[in-house]
Amino acid sequence: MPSKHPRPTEAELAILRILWSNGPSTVRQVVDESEPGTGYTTILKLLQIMTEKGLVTRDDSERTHVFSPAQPEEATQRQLVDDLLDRAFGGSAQKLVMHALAGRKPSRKELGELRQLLNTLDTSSA
Amino acid sequence: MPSKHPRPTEAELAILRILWSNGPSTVRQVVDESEPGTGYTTILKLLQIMTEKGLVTRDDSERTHVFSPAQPEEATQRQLVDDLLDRAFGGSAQKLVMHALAGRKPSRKELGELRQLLNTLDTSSA
DNA sequence: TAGAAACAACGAAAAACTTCGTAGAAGTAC
DNA sequence: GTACTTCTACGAAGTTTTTCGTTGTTTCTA
Repeated sequence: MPSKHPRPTEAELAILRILWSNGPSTVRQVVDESEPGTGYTTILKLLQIMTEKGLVTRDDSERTHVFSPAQPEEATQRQLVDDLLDRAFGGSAQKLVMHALAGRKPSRKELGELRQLLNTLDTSSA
Repeated sequence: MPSKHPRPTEAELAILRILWSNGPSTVRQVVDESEPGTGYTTILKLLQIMTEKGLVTRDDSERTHVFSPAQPEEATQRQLVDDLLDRAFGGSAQKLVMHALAGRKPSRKELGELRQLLNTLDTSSA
């Protein structure tokens, strides 16, 4: 049982997204939220692997097991952003941010929150 | 010869980074910039595959071929950010940006540029 | 020119990731 | 209880990605 949290693969991330948004779920519930046509045993196998990797935890006190994310959504998102930052941006957060904002514009309200964040960072680095 | 530009894999991205920063390069030059211990034929094979995929172009007018990125750095970075946005953030650019900024603080100067960008976005969405 | 060095092509092994079939256990309905 | 459904476990096939050995060719050098 590895104690670290490895980066989730693509299929694993799709499952984590379901668990984050729906909360602890059974295999059946995950299947119902997944891409139509995805086999039951496919999801089950993935969840078994994710349990081994430490990406999810399993409650098997009942016959039908219930799976939960091992990490909160934010921690994994942070990990993925940091990873992309290293792999594609040479660590430049600014460049990444510029691309993200240019691609999908946030709302007025979100822009305000971002401005707030910039202010915080600015004074803290003073 | 597929005309699209598929998402580069991890190993492919590592090579693209070298090409972006060093300019058109031979296999040997890429090997020299790569993780020590990486075999010559490994890089060669990857570059051949990347040529087929359309990720790089090859100048084979000389005996020693020279490879160049098919897309500018920014286009690929944009693509990767958009992809992560969909796969991990449900399309919320704001959340991604918050994580990126919290993880690695940009410099004073970069903060200024970001503020500028926010202003542009704000007025353009008015 | 002969031998050594550098190179591209190719195939295939190795590794990582994804999908699914089968089997058996546990619960449900009659 | 027997038949039917639901579930987990497991192994293996399928796919994609990564690595590398071998081969044949061109270039260099003594």
